[in-house]
Amino acid sequence: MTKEIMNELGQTEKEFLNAYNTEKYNATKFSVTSDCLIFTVENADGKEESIDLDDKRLKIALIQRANHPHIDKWALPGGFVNKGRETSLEAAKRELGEETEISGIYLEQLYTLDDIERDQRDHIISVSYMSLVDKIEKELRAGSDAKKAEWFEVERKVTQINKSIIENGFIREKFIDIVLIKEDIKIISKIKEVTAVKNRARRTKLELVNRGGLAFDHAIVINLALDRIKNKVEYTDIMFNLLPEYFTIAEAYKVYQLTTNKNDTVQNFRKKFKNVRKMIIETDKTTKKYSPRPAKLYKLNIHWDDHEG
Amino acid sequence: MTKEIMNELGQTEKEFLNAYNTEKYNATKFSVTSDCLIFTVENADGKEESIDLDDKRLKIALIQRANHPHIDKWALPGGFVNKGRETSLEAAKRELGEETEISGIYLEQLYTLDDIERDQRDHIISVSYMSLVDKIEKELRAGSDAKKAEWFEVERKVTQINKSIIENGFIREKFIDIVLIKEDIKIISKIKEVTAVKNRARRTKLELVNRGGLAFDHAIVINLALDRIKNKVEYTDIMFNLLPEYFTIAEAYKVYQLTTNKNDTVQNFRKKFKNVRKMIIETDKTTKKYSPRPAKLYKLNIHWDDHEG
DNA sequence: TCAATAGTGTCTATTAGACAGTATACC
DNA sequence: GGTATACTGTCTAATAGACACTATTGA
Repeated sequence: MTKEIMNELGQTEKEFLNAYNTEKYNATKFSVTSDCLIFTVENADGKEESIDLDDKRLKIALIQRANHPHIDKWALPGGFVNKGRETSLEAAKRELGEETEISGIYLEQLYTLDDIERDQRDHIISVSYMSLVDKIEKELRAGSDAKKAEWFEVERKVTQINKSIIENGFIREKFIDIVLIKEDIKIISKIKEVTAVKNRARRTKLELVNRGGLAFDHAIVINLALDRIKNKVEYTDIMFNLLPEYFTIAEAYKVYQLTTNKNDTVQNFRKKFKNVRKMIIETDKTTKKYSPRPAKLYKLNIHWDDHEG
Repeated sequence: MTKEIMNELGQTEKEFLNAYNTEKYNATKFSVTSDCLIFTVENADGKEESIDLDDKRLKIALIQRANHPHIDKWALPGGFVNKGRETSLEAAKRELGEETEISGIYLEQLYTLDDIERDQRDHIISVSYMSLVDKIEKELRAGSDAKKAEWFEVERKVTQINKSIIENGFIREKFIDIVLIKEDIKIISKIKEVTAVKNRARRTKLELVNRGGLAFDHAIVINLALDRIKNKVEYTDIMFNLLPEYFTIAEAYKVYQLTTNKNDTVQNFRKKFKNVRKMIIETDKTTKKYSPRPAKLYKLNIHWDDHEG
């Protein structure tokens, strides 16, 4: 074991740890928050009634901040991580439990934001998690630090692309609007994606241009989440976290469209996900919700990627 | 603006920020480190001479720790992030500059590790960055906290897969060895990937089983990096960061093999990357290094994904 | 019968993968 | 000539994408 090895001060590991004073480095220590990007798909009006799939929207949960900074602005639900007592993932789960009624939903780490000026109080780090839930388990509650909690339609619009050629490369600026809508509230947060390519080096940076009604740098991480969802929908089964256990092909295709913004046909979608990838399987249930002819209800085939080992 | 909105204590934003005492929360604050996973491809013996592509290896830079904890063990180069003065990305660049001779290399955020027990000193968070460099710019230097810095061959071996069926799902355990070799030093770090699938919920967790000669939980993040490289090599141009500016098809194919572990043919590789994706373009240079017949040297076509906007 | 959506089949173009065959150098 | 690696072309199977066609119900 390493126990008997001495460091340059002649300390054993035990002596070193006893002498290690966690308070000593306080001026250099960070507060860490865990922020949740909770996505769902539901009707634009949030009600169950509509039988028109065109009413479906991709939505994200936001809370209205009850305190400074960015008081009254909308923000991702989240909170400080309790040092020594939980991980940021556990904090995210705790926050999810506080904001919503959930259990066993999809959750993955997304990105860590740590710009020096991102929070006016201090240099505070945010570890963000992305979560996908279906409508059964999505009652939102405002936590103690929030005035309200609401589902916002989320959409991304590229408003401008500038490309300038430089020696052995180019610089491309992509201006993106993150648009968030809940009834009469419309938030537009503007960000810029700068890709600089020179020789073999390619570097991409996301900058906040105008945060609009959205707190902190949350638009940046929403943009990252939309990218990641788009990618993962193509080669994993995450989209089925946005659907109920039993769903029609048309419903699944709508979620596919909302997350990828692709415009294929429902027939080809059926072939790809059912026949080729065998990602969904028929059940003996049907629904007449959308048409006179009953539509089969399908469910996720959890063994679809068994060949992966 | 929000300046005039009062919080529940009747404070304006300015009053709130003046009263915000960063010291007050010290017991709850984290030290944050930035750790670098620097990958390259070079000959097994680290020398330039060999003309046999089978001598090429994927390697990662490790330093030997000079202090507790994990003194004498090998670890990812990294260090504490200076609060208020730099981001973790800037800290990573600083560390890269300290450990190696680099400039303008590929660098992306990988993952944030924050298990409570991951560091014996305190609950310390690690934000890790993945970097790919080619051999021109890879002289390693040991930093102040390191006894040595070396390139280790890195390889991943799946040693066992257990799958047990549960109601409406299954649990799969995958035991993975992260093998690191530098001449007579051979480090084997054992981790376990547990995938639990029940109904629609799929959850994957990585656990350290036996860290071997590798410090902290660095095996976890090396495993994540190998996965991400493998994925990104398929649909981005990151692999060309592991190659010199001018390269032969055979060299590029070798890097493709080392990063993906796929066994296609060099002919099909040529067709895919040159003819179909147009990711590489011919130059007028040639080399006779590997064969009597001169091989054309190619370079990355930086405009290959122009249709993406 | 029609209307409306569900579902199947077919055609084409592209790509992946296997592999035969040709080319260009040095000996 | 032989040898070694570079490069081209061809065949097949799988997939993506467009879209015509059939099926099943209620009105």
